Amino acid sequence: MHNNPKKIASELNPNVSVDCVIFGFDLEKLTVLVIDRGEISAANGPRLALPGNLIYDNENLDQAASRVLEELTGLKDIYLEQVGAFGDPFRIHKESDREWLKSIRAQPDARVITVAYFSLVKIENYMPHASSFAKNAGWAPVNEISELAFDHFEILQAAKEKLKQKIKIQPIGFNLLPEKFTLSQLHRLYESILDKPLDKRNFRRKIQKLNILSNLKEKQRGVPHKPSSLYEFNEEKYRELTQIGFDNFGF
Amino acid sequence: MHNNPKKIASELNPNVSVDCVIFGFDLEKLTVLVIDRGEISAANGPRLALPGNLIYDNENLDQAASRVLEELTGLKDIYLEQVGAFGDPFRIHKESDREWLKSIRAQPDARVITVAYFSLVKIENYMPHASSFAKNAGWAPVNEISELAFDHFEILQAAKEKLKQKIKIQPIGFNLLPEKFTLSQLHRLYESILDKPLDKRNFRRKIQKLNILSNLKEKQRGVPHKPSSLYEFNEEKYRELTQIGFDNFGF
DNA sequence: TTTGGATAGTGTAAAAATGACACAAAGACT
DNA sequence: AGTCTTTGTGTCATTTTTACACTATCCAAA
Repeated sequence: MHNNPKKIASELNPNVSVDCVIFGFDLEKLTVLVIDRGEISAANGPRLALPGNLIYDNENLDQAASRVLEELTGLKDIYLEQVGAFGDPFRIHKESDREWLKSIRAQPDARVITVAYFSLVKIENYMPHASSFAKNAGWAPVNEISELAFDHFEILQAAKEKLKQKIKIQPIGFNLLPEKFTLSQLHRLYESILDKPLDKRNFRRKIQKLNILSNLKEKQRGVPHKPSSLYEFNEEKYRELTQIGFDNFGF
Repeated sequence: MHNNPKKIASELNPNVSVDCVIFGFDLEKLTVLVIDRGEISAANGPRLALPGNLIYDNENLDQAASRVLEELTGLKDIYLEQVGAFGDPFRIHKESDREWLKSIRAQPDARVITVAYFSLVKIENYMPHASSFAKNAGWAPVNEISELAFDHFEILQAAKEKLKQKIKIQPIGFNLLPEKFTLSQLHRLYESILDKPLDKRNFRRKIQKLNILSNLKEKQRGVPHKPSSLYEFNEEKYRELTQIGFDNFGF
């Protein structure tokens, strides 16, 4: 099967998998897409796991991650960044895990190296119930997850940390918000990611100084309070900034 | 060989390798340990490569990196950090590369995922000429390297970037200096890593404020100019800092 | 022993960034 | 008309950053 030195292009590599930490933001808190593996392992390990799969020998790692993401959500051209590689020897050994792994076609006893990615999606663009593929996938608040199958909890922690660091350096948070958003929503997003309160006025001042937001001449509608102005991320201005070598958003 | 699902503990995994970017500092500039692959590929690709090897199925990734480092330099307990995973499909295909890979026992046509690490060593602790193992390894100034075999140049760039980010957050530079060092040496080290000049007085002020250096009551000897005080990294004070949650050295 | 060469070591003032803090304005709903 | 909820705004004190130049110390060579 996979032993032949001349591998067929479309063959799965039994030793390397990709797992995706897909972050969303429900305008209140940070969420992550998790998959319910069902009853199989109820007694034997957490049901919830991160989406992932073995890689094909004809794709690179980034492509594999994009594929996993697209297969699950149908979304393309999504912000995606590698977190790192994980893998203890023979970390898969429970009967339940074996069953699960068989279902994704890995050798049950193989040693698997996992390359983890995190991605940022606009939660509105993927509502699991609507998806035909994975009825068993769903958004879970990041802070309410206390365990995951395999080493996925560890991976989640690493992804959170990476996101935390990254957002201090690049304004990637916009990938988690609707096209039009309010400053308060952005504020809550940063607080969720950094996991600490940020002073409202200081936050707004700092963001505005970056000058990468366009204030749409439009207001929220239908909210039972003073409506907020809507903003848009201005990619053009952002590119100007990064070309100067700007790399610190300092939160 | 490697096809058997029940792998023998000590078997090499033909699909996953570890490469190490081993940084040193010659008190003038940042250096990297590179290996000269010899004449084999002189016409066909860069001779120089990063040290690396396939991993064994009974070790985890960090252990594999430590092993590679120790096999090459004899050094243990070295600062080591993962950079990430690399690997395009079938990236190895030149005859020369095949020869080289055979010499490290990989299947010539196999797809190899590389997990890259960077490590920081005190250059004094490894002088290649003295080593019995790799006569063909040597320190090369990072900035003078313009190509490397395989995707190693890309890996080197990523490692440099990671180091740059990391040193802004943790004072890991001490791993590259002798036990006793001068502030000027530390200054040059930071300039080398960040690849930009830093004002002398501002640098010294900033470092001193961190309060993680012990000023030894001892001076340089034998220098043809005013001798500098020697300092030592104070781990105890450093631990106090990190426990408070300090994570920004802000250069 | 004097002198020149080289690097060590030090302070200040202006500008910018940060952190702490409170109240009026706008719309929805009753 | 009144209440509820969230928006949106400014100032001041403190800290941090940046830019900048001269004297002190040791070695070596004259």
